[in-house]
Amino acid sequence: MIKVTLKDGSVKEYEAGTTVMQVAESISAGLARVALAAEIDGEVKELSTVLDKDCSLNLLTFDSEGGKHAFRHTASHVMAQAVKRLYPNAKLAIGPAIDNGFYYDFEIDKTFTSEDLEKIEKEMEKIVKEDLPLERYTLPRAEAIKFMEEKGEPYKVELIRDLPEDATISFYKQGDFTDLCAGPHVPSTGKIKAFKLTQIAGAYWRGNEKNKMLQRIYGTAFAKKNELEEYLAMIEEAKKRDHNKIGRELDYFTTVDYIGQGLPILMPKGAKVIQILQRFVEDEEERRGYLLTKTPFMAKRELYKISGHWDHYRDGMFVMGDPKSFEDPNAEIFALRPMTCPFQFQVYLAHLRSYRDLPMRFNETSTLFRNESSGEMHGLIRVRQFTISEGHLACMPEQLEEEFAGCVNLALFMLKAVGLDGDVSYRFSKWDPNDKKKYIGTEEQWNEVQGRMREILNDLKIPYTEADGEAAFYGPKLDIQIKNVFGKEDTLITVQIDFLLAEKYGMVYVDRDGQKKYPYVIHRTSIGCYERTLALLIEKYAGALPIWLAPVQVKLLPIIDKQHGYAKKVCDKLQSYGLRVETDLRNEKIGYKIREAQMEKVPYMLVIGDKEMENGQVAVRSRKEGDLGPMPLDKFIEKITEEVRNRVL
RNA sequence: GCCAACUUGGCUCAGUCGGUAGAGCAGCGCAUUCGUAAUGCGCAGGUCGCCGGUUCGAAUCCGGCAGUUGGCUCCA
Repeated sequence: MIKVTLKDGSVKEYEAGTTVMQVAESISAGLARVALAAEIDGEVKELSTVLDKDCSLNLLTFDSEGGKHAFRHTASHVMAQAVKRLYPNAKLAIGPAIDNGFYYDFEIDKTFTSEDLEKIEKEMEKIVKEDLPLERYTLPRAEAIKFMEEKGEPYKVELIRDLPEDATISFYKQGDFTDLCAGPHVPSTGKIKAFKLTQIAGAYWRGNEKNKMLQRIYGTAFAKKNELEEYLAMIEEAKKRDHNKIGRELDYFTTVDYIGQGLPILMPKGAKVIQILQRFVEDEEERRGYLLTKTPFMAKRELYKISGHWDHYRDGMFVMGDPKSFEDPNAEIFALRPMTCPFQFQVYLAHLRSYRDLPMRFNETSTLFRNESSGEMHGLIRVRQFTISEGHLACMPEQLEEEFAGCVNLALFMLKAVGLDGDVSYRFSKWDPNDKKKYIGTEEQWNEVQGRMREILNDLKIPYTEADGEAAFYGPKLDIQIKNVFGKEDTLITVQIDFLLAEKYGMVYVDRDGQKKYPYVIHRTSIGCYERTLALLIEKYAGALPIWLAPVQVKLLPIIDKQHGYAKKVCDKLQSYGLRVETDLRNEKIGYKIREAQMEKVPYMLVIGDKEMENGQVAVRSRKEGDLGPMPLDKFIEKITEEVRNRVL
């Protein structure tokens, strides 16, 4: 007999050799029906797993991450089986479960179309109906390779060859289809009742652009039909908030073909929001001891050579002049700046610094130029010219923690002010010890500074995840990540510790002992790039920006032209309080004016008719709450200025 | 850069088998002076993204380029 400890802590005894499924059945038929996989001593396994020793057991349904994962992973096998039935010469690559679904990569000489997806879905439905059991078995390495060679699956052969010598090589068979796979899977294809293939995309084999591009089919799957429908509806809703669509509709920005890709035009409304944010950021930074700088937008290549940027990132820079002269060491070559660091370092270098000067904090509203590849541009999120709330701090080792914490706190303050604090995640971006060429500095240096950064992050109690290979070439980063409406993640804010560039640029301070020493440099942004931040704010609020950021805060709507004089007085008074006001003097009905103001997402509409004119009132309509009725103008001013002051979201 | 889809008046979109472009909204004019999400009538507006090819004839078919979108790769 073996002892099985269940999730609720209860311990049950079973014969050795009992399967997980039998345990589930012994608990309840209902549980056995919805169980998809099981966590055995912390490892996710399938329900057919035989229990032969004491263990802890947690049965997983679709509501758990492990359950979802097994379910969607099985859905990807069902899709691959359908593709193989319809297109036998398709070669299988990989097909994992991902965040909201699954994909499978194929090599095939035809191009998949949306009609093909429908056909594949139909075939998948058949496979689900056939309710094929998934059977796991293992093969020794040589046999596994032979098996996949005979099947004509070169990608699978490559995957097996790359497995460690002692790896267990497992296969899953469902009817006429067998795939190399570590599992786990749900018991049979009949479980996958609600699924949808969502898109076709190209993807490089093993994520390397030097490899062949395969065709990837994305899909999603749910335990219930209505959950799938809800999910698809949610995706559609999210797309309606796409900043690229409403940002243009609401006149925040536009693009012009002959200006070029990744070079958006900020319209008056977009420019206004960015101006408000910039002033807010610069004022707050000044309060926190930052010194504002303004440095040139371009420099001779020598400046970038010192840092290593010229060698690391020349392809991504806009270098001016004849490319043939770039290799001529005597030519004078200028390049637009892709980052601010070496420019702002010159401010530090202008004087010999003492330990008494440190920490020094420099900020700059800095416009940068990066020659992003053509496929990378996206609305305002990824562009070729952007303006970042940039800053660099120089400090002594014993000041590092406090200064880093200060930067993080400033970033969190900004996020809270714009209401994005609940939408971000934190990533501790480290170097890739297996790809040292990409970085400068030694392994010892990296280990030391990453160790310090981890301590600081832990002290700050930031819930971060760690990522190898995401560091800057000169140091580790805390990246504050955010997802756009398509679920794609981007870095909004970053705080980086740099222990290498000070030395390259000869930045020193004279310490108490009279010795010249290199300071730590923190590269940081407080609210990120204004264009990107604006984009995410538009998506977060579906265009209805918080009142303190709204480009137009109040719209005055006189009912007939008799009230235009009073409207002008109201407008002047509101503007004298620093409020952003527009007046709609057109000869249109009030319902029409309200509809337009509402669609423009103006926070407050003030309807002005005879009654208001006579009583010194305004009839207030909120974009959120609708008609609030008339109130004295002074009372409205009190209300709105307080909301602006408190940055009500 | 790679894979794919898309590009028709300011915007959203129609446009069958290739026969020479149509609607709604916006704009302009006139009438209407109106109380919380669209007043009526009229007018104007397009070498169908650009370049080339096939054809008697191209928005429609083919090729190239540009831009937009999703994905991959990249992101100092």
